[in-house]
Amino acid sequence: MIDPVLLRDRLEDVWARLLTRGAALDVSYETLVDLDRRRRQFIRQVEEQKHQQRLASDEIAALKRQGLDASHLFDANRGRSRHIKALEGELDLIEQARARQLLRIPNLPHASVPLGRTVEDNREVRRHGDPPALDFPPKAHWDLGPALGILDFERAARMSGTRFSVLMGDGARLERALINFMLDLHAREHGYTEVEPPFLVKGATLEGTGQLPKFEADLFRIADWDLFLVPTAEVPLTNLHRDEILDGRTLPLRYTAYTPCFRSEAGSHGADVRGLIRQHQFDKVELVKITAPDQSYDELESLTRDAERVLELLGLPYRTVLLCTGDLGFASSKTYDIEVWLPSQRLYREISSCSNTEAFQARRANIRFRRDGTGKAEFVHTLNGSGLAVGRTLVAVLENFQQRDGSVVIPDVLRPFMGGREIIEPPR
RNA sequence: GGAGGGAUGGCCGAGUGGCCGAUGGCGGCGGUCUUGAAAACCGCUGUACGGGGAACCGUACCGGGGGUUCGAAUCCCUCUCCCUCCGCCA
Repeated sequence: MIDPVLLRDRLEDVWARLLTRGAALDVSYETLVDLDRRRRQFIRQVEEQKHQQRLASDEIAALKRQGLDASHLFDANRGRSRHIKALEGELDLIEQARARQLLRIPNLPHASVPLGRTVEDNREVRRHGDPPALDFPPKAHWDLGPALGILDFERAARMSGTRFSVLMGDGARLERALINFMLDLHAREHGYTEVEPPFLVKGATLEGTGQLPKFEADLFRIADWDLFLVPTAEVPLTNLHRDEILDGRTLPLRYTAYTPCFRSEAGSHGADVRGLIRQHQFDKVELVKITAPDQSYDELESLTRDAERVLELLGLPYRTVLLCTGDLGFASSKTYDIEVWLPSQRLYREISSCSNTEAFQARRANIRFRRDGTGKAEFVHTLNGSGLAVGRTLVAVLENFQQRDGSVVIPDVLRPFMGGREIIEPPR
């Protein structure tokens, strides 16, 4: 949520910056101005009436203490109570409308974010590693995997429908190896605390990170419960400190977690229908940081580097892209996407998205801190990034390390997690 | 799923209808004393919203919501969470 005070005092500036995102805002400028005006008007009325009511009550109490009759004052105050109740009813409607609007306004892009409308306007900031020089036509993972007997889409579809998959044998083990490799790297070398959070969370939790109320259609909801399957570990990790006031001396907090992620992929019909790229369920290792405002952009750089390091150690070629205003996610002020090379598609494909949401999520989830443990409580900044999307990493490993005979060389750093194995070969 | 107990300020803990935003203690801040520190003593010590240039004033907040009442931390209903016991269960 954007700072409501900023929204009121500098609405024109804020609005102009929001429009650089390109997407149509489902909130109108005039409505916001009107709601704010009426809200203040009603607050003034209610408070004035309550003040009068309190004066009358004090008078009654004073008379009673003297043993005098005060019943002649009852009627006036009873009428006042009814009036207050009516005013409060109206004020409540206004407050609700205002809250609905505020929750649907996206975050403000940071000044360093390039202006633009589409992916074409994103800015490549670095590139690492060269695409492998294969002397044969590379196969797509959806051919490689099933041929190796480690990936099965047909059986998954029979059980669960489209956009699900089964990993078997070395495939399942490779997925687990990737998860353990990433978690160990971030927890032991990059200073993140490993967390295993709930995979189901309440609606209010998703509101804290910005998935609700606007993007309910992207989520899986548990029937008859106010519970949703997590679309990313960003949600439980960021909400870990919901409604807390943290000691500033403990910041930044760094968390990493492996979770399965569940997304309905509503509105993506026809996109990436084959393979592991876009599934209803996928594994991800997530990175989340909670920082003081003045350090959050430095922490975004290092978080992005932490995610890139996974690809470097695996030996996978990638590039890092700074998203333009038009490509920015709802909650983000600034985002780097990391894209891994996929030989079969001859292009770089998103494998991580690292964002600074500044105080946008902190305000929604009410996460604050006190500098030096004292003074006034301020909102923290929250950051998140994939470190990495495991399914897509598996795809990149299969495709980049495939050989002419359809076997796949296991990257060095994964071998300890694969019982020393060096290669995955097709069954004879 | 059933029965019972609980939720009060940064923390602990009083308060069962009216000078209660809430006694007291701890912690924190300032001061006296001291070469310095501790102890002791004194004072201060929440947040949000509204009004105002400001000093300041007002309103709300005792887990959430609703109700009773002229008036609710206090009475009633309801929800959430925590604890104890029973049942079930990996």
